[in-house]
Amino acid sequence: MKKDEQYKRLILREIYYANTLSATELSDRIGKSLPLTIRTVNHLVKEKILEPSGYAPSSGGRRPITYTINRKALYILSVSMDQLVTRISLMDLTNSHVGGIGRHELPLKNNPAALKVLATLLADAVNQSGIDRSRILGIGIGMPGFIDGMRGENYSFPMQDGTEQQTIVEYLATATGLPVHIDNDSSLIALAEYKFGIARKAANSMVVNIGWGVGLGMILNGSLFRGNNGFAGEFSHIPLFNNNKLCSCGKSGCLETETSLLVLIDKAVKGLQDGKISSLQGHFPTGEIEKDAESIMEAAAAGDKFCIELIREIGYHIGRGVAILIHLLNPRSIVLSGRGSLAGRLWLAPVQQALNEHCIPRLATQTAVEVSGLGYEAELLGSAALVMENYATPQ
Amino acid sequence: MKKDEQYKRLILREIYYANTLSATELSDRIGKSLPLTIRTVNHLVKEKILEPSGYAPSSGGRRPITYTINRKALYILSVSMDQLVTRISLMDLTNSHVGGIGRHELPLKNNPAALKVLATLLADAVNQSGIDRSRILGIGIGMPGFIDGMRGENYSFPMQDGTEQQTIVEYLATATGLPVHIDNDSSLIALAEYKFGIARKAANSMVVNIGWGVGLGMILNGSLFRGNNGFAGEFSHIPLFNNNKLCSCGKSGCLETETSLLVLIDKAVKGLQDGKISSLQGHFPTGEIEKDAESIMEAAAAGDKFCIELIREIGYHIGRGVAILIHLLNPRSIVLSGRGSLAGRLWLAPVQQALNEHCIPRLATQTAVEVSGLGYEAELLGSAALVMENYATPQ
DNA sequence: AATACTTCCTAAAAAAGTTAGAAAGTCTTA
DNA sequence: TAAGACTTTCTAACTTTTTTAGGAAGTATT
Repeated sequence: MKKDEQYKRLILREIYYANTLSATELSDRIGKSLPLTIRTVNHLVKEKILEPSGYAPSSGGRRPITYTINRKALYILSVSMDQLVTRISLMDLTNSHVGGIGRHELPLKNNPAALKVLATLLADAVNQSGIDRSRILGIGIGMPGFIDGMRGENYSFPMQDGTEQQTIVEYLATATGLPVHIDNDSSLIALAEYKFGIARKAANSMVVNIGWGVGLGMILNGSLFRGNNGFAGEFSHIPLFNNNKLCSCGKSGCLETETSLLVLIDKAVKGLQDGKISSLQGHFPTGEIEKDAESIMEAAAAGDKFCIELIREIGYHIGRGVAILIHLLNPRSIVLSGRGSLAGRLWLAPVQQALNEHCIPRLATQTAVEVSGLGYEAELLGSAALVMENYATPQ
Repeated sequence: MKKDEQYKRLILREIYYANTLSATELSDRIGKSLPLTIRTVNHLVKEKILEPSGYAPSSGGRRPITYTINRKALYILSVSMDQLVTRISLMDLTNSHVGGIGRHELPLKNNPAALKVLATLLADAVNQSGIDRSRILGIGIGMPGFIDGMRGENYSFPMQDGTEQQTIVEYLATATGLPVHIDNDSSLIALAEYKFGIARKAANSMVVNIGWGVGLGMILNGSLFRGNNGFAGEFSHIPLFNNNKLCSCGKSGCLETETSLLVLIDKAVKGLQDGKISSLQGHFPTGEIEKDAESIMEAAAAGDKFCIELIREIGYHIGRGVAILIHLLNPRSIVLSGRGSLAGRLWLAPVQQALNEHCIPRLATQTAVEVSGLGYEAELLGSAALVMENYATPQ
């Protein structure tokens, strides 16, 4: 790639993350000299990709001109998948959904047709948007499972029948005519929290994705850590309990057997059967896990004692796992994110309690535990950021 | 610092790690252009710091000139401390001990005079070497405890009475007139294994330091990971056991309560008291823990069943901890290093056994478990590398 | 032994970075 | 309120570094 194109991309990425920046700030962040930066910014303004947005307040000298991204110029197709539902949204570079979020039922388990379906969904989304392909930077997809982002494969859910020559990424790229990038859902949530959420600027942060399982995305030394094969963050299967509960991975006692929204629903069902009193009674369970999980978390937030107690139990178990993270990685912050963050700060007390009991005090005091404000939006933001990261990274 | 000085240091560092390199290789590694690299190398040759060492075998073209470091030009003072013993060695830049390794008893626990003693030991070592201070790049010190290398403090063993204004590093620097750098012993062992040992080129590697405790140094994305406050790697205090054994940290069930050379000695003593048969009988325990630990490991290596069984037990427990590391960080390799590596490959089977039982197979197969060949030498090498890292890092 | 093909090294041209100073502002003090 | 001191942004001249093209010194193949 030509160098000036490379610099343009770096500048675009920085403004994408920061919303509005001056030339001096840009020069600092991309590590290039001011004259070169200004020249490139001027090119981008001439191409209508950037636009001046007035003057920043002076810090004691001449006021700098600031720049923002022209939101009609470029777009990213952002995709978030779980085992049942796939969400698709075309986003501009100010993180707005251009035409709403599409929601599609697409089971991944033992579904060799999944990839074909996904490809049509993506192509449709692009076509229906009416936006020219040349103005879409790429497609970013977050999905559960063991993902090798470099190769572009999902080892847990192949989504094909196994006879094909093409990887998931290759298939989708040829089907859509756009660059495609995939990564693990929890990793992308961590990326979103680091770039746009509560972990902004926390160069060492652990993002716990409380959902149908318990995922972990790690920000280490200011970048997403993926491990040697892209498999880092298998938080949910560390052996922590002597509960003899068989886990989906074949072992027993995994963290996941005691902590996930599925466990939350299970516990609620059993508790009600045992005669516990709760505002859930009458309309629970519905059988739709999305609704059921939300009901419990909303009831807890509204003060339902039974539901609060359930969250306490699970939160405490998560905290035991988090204690291990803190010992090993000494992070600046722990962020609770994903679907489960709907229950908000109800998680904090039980998690903190576990840390008090299981962490060396000197370590525990160095780490803040926080709840995401991005919530269910996080993964779509992370998918978009994934595209931008790849767009701006020299090949 | 002037730029050409900076480039010289980068080049010196690369040759220090690789022993001998050609101009092209150097250019690649320091990320500078070939003309600039060659010019700087020529300067270094003129200053007698580098010297040409013949031609490298051609890979299909003109044979490149290779360069090595003149071993009489520059030196590093390398220090390795544990709670009882401090070792000091002046090393040249080919990792040879210039005048042997000095061994000094220096207890760190509740010893506010320790720093003063250390300062004289260091000054003596420099003076007795007869080498001019200007030719010593600096002093690197590995020590146990919570170390903040940036600030230059040891929070576990202050080594002063607490009324001083100067940090450990500041005190030693003024006392010796040389740049001083400190870091955690396990971190430095990891650095040594990564730069000179079996983990060479393994950009994601976990180095377990089996000694009087169980330390962990982590190489992540090709560099030593220290966490947000320099406290990362507190492997020994993750809660893994329901054994009700009180740990020095105040909690119970820590990994350290079941795995360390101290535990090994304890178990041997108890086993012999219970009438177990072993070649240790008669000359064990001596009360000197260094000797006792060595006796057990040597007996095991010589085939003593009782000692092998002890190592199996402890190795299995270490393996349970390592399983957690693998789940979280998906490393390329696990290296068993430190004092305990004297028992060599006897560790491998029990550790691997624990991994088979506690790891998801897909993850376990991605990680190799290996024993260090550096052994007790590792920490001194790491201390030297610490100096070189700081020497070549732009301020 | 001659030709094709690599790779290392060097010299000239192009690109990027540095530096000094002008422009445009803020803040303090008389 | 006005003048002067001080900051910071931005620009133009100069310096450093990188890139490119080509010559030198090898290896492998025919």
